[in-house]
Amino acid sequence: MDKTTTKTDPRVLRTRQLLRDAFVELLEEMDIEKISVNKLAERATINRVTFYLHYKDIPDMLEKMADDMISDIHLVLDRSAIKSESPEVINTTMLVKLLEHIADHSKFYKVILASQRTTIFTERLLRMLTGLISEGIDQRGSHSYVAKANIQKDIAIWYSSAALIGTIVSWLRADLPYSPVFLAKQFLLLRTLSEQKE
Amino acid sequence: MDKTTTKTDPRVLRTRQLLRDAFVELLEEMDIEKISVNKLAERATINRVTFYLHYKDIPDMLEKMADDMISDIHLVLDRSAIKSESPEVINTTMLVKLLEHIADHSKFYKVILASQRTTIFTERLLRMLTGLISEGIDQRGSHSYVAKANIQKDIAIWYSSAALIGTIVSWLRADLPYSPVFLAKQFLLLRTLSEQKE
DNA sequence: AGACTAAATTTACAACGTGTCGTATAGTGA
DNA sequence: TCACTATACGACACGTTGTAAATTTAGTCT
Repeated sequence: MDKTTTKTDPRVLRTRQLLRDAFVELLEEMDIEKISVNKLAERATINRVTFYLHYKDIPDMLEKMADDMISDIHLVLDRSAIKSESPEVINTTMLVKLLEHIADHSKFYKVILASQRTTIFTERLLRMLTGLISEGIDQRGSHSYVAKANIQKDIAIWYSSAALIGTIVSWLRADLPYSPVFLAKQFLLLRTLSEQKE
Repeated sequence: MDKTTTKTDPRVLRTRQLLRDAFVELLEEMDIEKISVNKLAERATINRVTFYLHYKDIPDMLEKMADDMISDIHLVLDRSAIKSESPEVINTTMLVKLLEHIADHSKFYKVILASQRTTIFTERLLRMLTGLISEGIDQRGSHSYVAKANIQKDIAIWYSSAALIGTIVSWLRADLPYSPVFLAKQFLLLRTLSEQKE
């Protein structure tokens, strides 16, 4: 009768869902540090004390939400990763699946990934660098040269992953002006260029 | 007599410096959302009320600190950008100056740029992607191919700037394992590869 | 169905953080 | 020296936090 499936009380699922939805709503309306357990509970139409039955505090709730996010993404990705195709096909498939998943839940991801503080500092630097890089590209035009790469592996990894996630955040902030498939293709163009290793 | 220079009361400079130092200290010890005006004032050895004479609240203080950070960086960069050399030389010079500046104030930058919440989500995603990319590089080995690039300019900008700042954050978190000059060279190798434009 | 169990509510409390008062003190600049 | 102003101090009303009961409500199991 009882499989390994639903052991969890529907009430806790309901409460957590209400809390998460309320959190996303509030994060759309105000900065994160203005969100109190009070407001959260009120918006979620649950009692404030109930919050503490589920989470230690708001940072703890974020932690759990992040865990769930990663779990969800793994669910989306892992299935397709099993069949052994060529690395390029796998990468493309996974990337497309990731971007489509994000696009499908763009309200959540936009508000969660793009929310402020202390992203301010990173944010500011990013804005400045965006300007400089933009100028650089304008000046250089299409005269870029392809160098013989001699690049540290860890640096390449830092570089690629930061580029990937940062681009996704910009894509979300711009309200998804490109399709997941198109963006994935662009990524692979950019990424294969940078993936030389020592 | 009075030039355009120091018009500001040394007391306010002192107070603000105390506050900023205290903030960096506290951010080393605890998460940002645990930093209260109380603790800040106590650590800065100023009266709590004095804080409100300078800043509206803690987010406002962060805002101002970010402004100052950008100003400082502009001071470091702009001088060298004036003389009209080739784009490559300018880029290299500026990048090295930027990285050296960050390395010189690495305690500040590390604590400010690398501090948590709600970076958690971005953080988690980044960690996951780092793993995936790392695997990808391992599998592919040195068989990367250089594609004829046909890449949207805005995507390339998103990509490059996110990569740049993300790499700097990783570099800081790893406690500066490479010299600024070396890292700058690696950047330029990676960056010129990605700067194809449509 | 009814008994058992777990979650959510309600009320209350003490501790702390916030933002803003006057007013007193002490450092600054001419 | 003197006017000016930043800082210190004590105090206030108010919201938030985290916890502890006792109680009600809803789900589970047979």
